[in-house]
Amino acid sequence: MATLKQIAQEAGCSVGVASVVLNRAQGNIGVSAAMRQRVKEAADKLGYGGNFAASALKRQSTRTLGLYVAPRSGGGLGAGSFEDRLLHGIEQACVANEYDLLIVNMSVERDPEVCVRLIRQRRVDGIIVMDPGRNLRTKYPVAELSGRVVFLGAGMAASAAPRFAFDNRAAMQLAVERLTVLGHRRIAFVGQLHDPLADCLERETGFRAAVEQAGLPVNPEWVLDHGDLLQPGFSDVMRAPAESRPTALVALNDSAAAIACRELRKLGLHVPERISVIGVDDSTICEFTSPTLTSIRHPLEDMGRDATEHLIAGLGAPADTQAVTGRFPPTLVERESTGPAPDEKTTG
Amino acid sequence: MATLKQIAQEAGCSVGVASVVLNRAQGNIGVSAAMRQRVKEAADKLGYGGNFAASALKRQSTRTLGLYVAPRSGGGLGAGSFEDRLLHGIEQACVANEYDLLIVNMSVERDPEVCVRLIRQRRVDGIIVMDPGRNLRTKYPVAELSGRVVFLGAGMAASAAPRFAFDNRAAMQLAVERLTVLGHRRIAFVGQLHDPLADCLERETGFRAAVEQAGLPVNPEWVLDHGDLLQPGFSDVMRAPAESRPTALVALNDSAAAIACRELRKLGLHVPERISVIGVDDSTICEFTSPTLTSIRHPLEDMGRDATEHLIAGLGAPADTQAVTGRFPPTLVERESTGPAPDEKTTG
DNA sequence: CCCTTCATATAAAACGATTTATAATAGCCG
DNA sequence: CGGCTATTATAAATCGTTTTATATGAAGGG
Repeated sequence: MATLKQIAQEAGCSVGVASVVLNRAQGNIGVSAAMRQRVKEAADKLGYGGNFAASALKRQSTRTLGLYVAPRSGGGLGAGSFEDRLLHGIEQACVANEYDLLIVNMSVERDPEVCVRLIRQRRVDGIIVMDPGRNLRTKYPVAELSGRVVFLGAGMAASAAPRFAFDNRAAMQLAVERLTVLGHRRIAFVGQLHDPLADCLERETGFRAAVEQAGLPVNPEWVLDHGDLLQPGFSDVMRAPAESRPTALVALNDSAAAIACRELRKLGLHVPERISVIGVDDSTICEFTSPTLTSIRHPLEDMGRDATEHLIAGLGAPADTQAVTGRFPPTLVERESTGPAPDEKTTG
Repeated sequence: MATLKQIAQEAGCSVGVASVVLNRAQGNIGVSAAMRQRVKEAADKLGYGGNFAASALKRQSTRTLGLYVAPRSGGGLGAGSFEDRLLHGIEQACVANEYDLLIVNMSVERDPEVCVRLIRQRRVDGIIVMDPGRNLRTKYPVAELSGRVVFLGAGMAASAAPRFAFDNRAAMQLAVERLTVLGHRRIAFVGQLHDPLADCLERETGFRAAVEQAGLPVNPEWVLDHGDLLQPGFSDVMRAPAESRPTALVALNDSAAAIACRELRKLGLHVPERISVIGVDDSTICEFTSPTLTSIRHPLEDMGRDATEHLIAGLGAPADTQAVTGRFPPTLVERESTGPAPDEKTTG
């Protein structure tokens, strides 16, 4: 492995100038053009790449970001390529800013304490935490990570740290609005009623608000738990006479929506002729269900990118980056699972 | 940030002993118990974590592995959570061996040359390359990475570097055997006929071999391209009279299988009553199609773990790690899309 | 012609941990 | 009690880069 010393020897100069020529892009003041040329040639010839550890030691920064994805709780929510798009945004920002990305945790469960250790060791300059959980304030030693952490897709305010979250309210509004435009008046919801994550709760609240805003009633019996999809609770609701049965269903995520579709089919209720279904996340499975699934898409790439750039920008010195919540408008991706409300007179 | 110097001062000793006490797990010879105690207390008190860069500089190793996932070509193959399980195995091995994992490339397209740069800089000790492509030998500067790289899920031999690949032949044999047990005699295949990746080609070859081994003919018209699923080519085959139509279909992956199911439904051919369908990968979508999808599962966790441990083990010195291909037996995960072959006399 | 000014290049001091060579103390035996 | 080995602690060299203080010229002005 070539070192600066070797380059310097080859180019006939001191290591100092070699360093300046090779690692200070702008304003190579103090070095003659001829010398610069010679150094560059020597570096080329010897295949010099720089020593990461030495550089990091001296400049007190590894230009590396850690990525801590909290262990998914039972895969109930957002399975599949959910995080792919967030990661894409994160990576883009990293590449653009010449930062590296270290996997602290993705699929193996490790104590959040690792984050502190990595910061203490100066292993990473900052950490991106993706955790849909609720007790973020207590789960992560936010104080010790101050100014070096950002929460992404976090459901609940982890004060004293910036957080980039989904706009669940807007998502639900989008879904309900579209359904009302299609003529639906009786809309059901599949959520997570028992011990819900923050996002789940927000989606339920958002759903209720959106339905009421549309001037429609919220039938309490039509707000179901996703665990009930395979239970009599769900089929009872759906086997009611046409005029007292929901004509549309909004699910908190695509898995629930897909399972709902499958169960509805078993009950003989064709989607979307008899009932429309909308999911959330616009995940991979939307394209593979039959019918394909209409879904709400959050701008995950943007969120990932913005969160990362926010983190990097705040690394300099101002450790006061406090709870700046970005808002990112979701969009509706319409596929085959939604259609006009059935005509009340025709269908029984 | 606490340094060894501060610890030493606090404990009343030199940095040397502090280093030995804190960073040499086994055989702390040469340090008295009392001193060890004092150093540990000091470290605890000051929250010492060690300085990664300094340590890496001195010991000439970052204990970090790079992960280069080649840009997926159009998402045709193994979209979704395909890599999740591989990653899980990789992470396990990393944690177990106290290595960190650096994302070199996952969703942003970067030149494979980065790998060399990272090795040159001693940024990482080794690299795991996941690339289903074909020209691995030329695409990656294997020589420069010698002894520091492992190919995972690679389709074609990248000689001079170890490679851990799918056992596609066994996968196809498993699928075909199960179908023959179920009484199927006319089996179709959906592959990638035009410019196939190595795995795709191997699966096709494996399919043909398995069918012939079962003593059945391979109807050339029943070996289809996945692009044809939405074309007349597919529906023509499937609209043939029952006695001259396939009763089973093996697809090179789950996406193709799921799309096939959807199209078959549109043609009025119920799965699995009229035709059985088997995919490969056992990906997330299998659970969300209707009917749920029978699939071949490769032991991705094992492959990821083994590949990573192989890489780590080879890092020491013996740079001669040459083309050791691991073999990992796939398994059949049976769901609703497969069933007994239809009775020829009853069904028209 | 000397003294300042500017442009270049050098030497040396960090950065913080690890390891090796060295010193100091203690224990042991003859 | 002197010389020997163990045992324990210290000091210093090293890893390779970055940066700062310093030296060396050449150019220019009075």
